[in-house]
Amino acid sequence: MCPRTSHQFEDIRKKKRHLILEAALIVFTKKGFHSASIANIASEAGISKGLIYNYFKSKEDILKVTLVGGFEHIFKHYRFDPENFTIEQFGKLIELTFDLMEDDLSYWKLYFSILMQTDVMEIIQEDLMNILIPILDSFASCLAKMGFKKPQDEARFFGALLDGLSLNYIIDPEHFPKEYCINRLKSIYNLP
Amino acid sequence: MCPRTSHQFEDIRKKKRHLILEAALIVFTKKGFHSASIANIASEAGISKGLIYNYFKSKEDILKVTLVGGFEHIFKHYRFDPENFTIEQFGKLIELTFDLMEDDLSYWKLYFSILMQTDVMEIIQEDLMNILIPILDSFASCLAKMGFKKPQDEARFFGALLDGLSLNYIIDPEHFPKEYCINRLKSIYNLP
Amino acid sequence: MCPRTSHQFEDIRKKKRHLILEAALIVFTKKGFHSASIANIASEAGISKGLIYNYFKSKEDILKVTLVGGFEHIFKHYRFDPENFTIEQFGKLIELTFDLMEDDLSYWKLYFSILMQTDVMEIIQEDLMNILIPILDSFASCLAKMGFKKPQDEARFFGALLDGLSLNYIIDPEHFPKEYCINRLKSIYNLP
Amino acid sequence: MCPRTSHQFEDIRKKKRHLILEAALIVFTKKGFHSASIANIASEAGISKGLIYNYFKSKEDILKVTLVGGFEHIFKHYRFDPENFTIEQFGKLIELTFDLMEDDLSYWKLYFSILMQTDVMEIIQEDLMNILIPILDSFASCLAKMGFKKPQDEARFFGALLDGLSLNYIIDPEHFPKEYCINRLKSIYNLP
DNA sequence: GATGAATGAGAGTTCATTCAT
DNA sequence: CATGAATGAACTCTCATTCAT
Repeated sequence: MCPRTSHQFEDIRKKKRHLILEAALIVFTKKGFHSASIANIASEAGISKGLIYNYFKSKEDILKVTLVGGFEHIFKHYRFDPENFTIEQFGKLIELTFDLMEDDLSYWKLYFSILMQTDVMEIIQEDLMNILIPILDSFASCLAKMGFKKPQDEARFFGALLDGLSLNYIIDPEHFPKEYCINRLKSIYNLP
Repeated sequence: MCPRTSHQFEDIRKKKRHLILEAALIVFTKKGFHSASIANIASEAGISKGLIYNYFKSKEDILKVTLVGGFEHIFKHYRFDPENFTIEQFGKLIELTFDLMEDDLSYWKLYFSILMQTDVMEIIQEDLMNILIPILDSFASCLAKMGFKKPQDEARFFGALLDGLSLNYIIDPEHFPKEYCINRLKSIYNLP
Repeated sequence: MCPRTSHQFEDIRKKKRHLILEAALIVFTKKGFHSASIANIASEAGISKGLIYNYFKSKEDILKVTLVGGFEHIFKHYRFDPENFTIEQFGKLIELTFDLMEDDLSYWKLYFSILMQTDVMEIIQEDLMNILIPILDSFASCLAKMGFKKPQDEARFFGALLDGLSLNYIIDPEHFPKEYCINRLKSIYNLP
Repeated sequence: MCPRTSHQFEDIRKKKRHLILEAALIVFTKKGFHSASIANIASEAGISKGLIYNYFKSKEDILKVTLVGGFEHIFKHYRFDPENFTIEQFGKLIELTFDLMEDDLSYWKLYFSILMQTDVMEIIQEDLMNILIPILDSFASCLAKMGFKKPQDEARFFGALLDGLSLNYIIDPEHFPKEYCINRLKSIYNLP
């Protein structure tokens, strides 16, 4: 008889939006961006195709929100203060990377699958770079303190190593020599 | 005009099949799997759409054959003889990796773009593993000679590093500090 | 908050209905019938989509009511009294036609765009004819006074001229030689 | 057993293309551009939706071809030689207009329905103008010979009159005083 | 073996309409 | 009376696949 209050509507929207994003993550991860259809996502979320467009303006939009939101969630752990940088923090960071992957394996699968689809990369490149650049910068300034002559290059190098290890871990977590790799990486940077 | 007195049909078939695969590789690497159409491949090969189905049973079938063939082409350079192993060869291998990527950038993009799609991977995983395992093995025995205590683990570690560097290079070849990374990687393994 | 003690519901209904029609006219003339959405109309009226269906049974229904109302609005200027007919009035009428078009260009575009769609026309034809026939009649009796032997035919002829000029003016108002055509038309009928 | 000859294919394409255009004309005329769907056209032509895109690249394309082709067909009768222009030709032209309409009533209905849909006009305006401008020009130069001070404006005026008469004739051919209007128009231009 | 016209399923997207609240 | 989330059918368009020739 009465209209819903605007608070009720907000609540519905927030929950439904989250539901769709979760479904999208699952489907994108399983099928990749192009093979995943809006129908797949809708069916995974248990709603109609049409409703998705009440919450997102396009398939690309869903991808962006999924990825950028996830990136932010993941990478906020990585930003650390260059002022008070210690060797210990560096070691922690390497361990943290693998911990994160253990917690959110499917997220990471998606991110890597996206990274490797060049056309998809084009869609999110800008948003992604806005997140990554400050991290690489804070990274670089730490590496400068550690004595590296070209901290920017070293930051990219280190990032690439982490990517490679992560990727291999994700593809086959059971057989990957995680402990060995963590220690090996630490030894390269003379970490305890 | 039409029904020709038939001899050497087999030969014609083999050549046509090869022609199609070459065309498919070009188109797949240029456009990616999903955006490449059978019409594109047919036109690149200079034949009709219909004829393709005389040689392959589906678009996926073409992809599988293309991918596995490509893997073989690329990875045959990586298997080297542990008997006659030298430090120089190891250094060469690192350079070779980046050279290969430079030569066949779009190749690699294709492979990476396919690699992480769960469903596609399932299709080619077995074929892929048959190629990769001997490489990792030949690798491990080299590393054993270099004095590594756990050569199998070190082989996976090194492979992961190469993956990470490759991936980052492919994503953004222009800005990637390629020379720096090659030298840095060499220095880690004490290579000249 | 919700169920209000009810009085003068009728009054509210009438005002709301009018509000919706005004919004619909604005949106229809701006976007055309097919490109205008119920959401657009609702938003223009500052109400919810759902509420519109409390007052009209469909989008077509809104269009019909809008169109017929608009015709009445526009054509009421055209009926003039044969008793007190003067040559001046005739001249005024020609000028009035172009003035109306200038004032309500988007109105006219809408009407013309709808007019020739067979199925839509069938819906409003009767209503339209009820408005047009008396106009043609009042017209004819004026023309009879001016000495035309077949005033009914001349009325249709004159109406057709006005239609043609209007149509061409609406299609391309900037380049249409409006003043020339007004004077030319007047000269045909020997008007000052 | 043998592939069709390219002549056979050409023949099929020409016929099918024509079939689709005829169907499109019918459907566009009945429903208007926006309300007409590709499915409608396909079903009218007795073919699948998909096939239409084998012959036309979009719905807009179909519209353009339908209209421009029709315009060319119709208007080629109108171009006459300004060098050898005679009063008789002018009179013929008026009669010709009505004859053409009698022959191809449904064509004309479409053209007028299109002319009145402003958004559709935007699609074809350029193509249409390319056809109309030379006609109006050849017209204007005739009118100049007849002594009109502003032949360009007079050409547009005369064109508008023809439009208006045509439009009224098309809407209701049975009751329209065709003969009266032809003679009336001739008398305006002092034609025999 | 070879052709390309033809199909049909499905893609992303829009939107009039319904309905629980 | 009023809301907007939700549906579902329809939209334009694409394309892997089939098939008569």
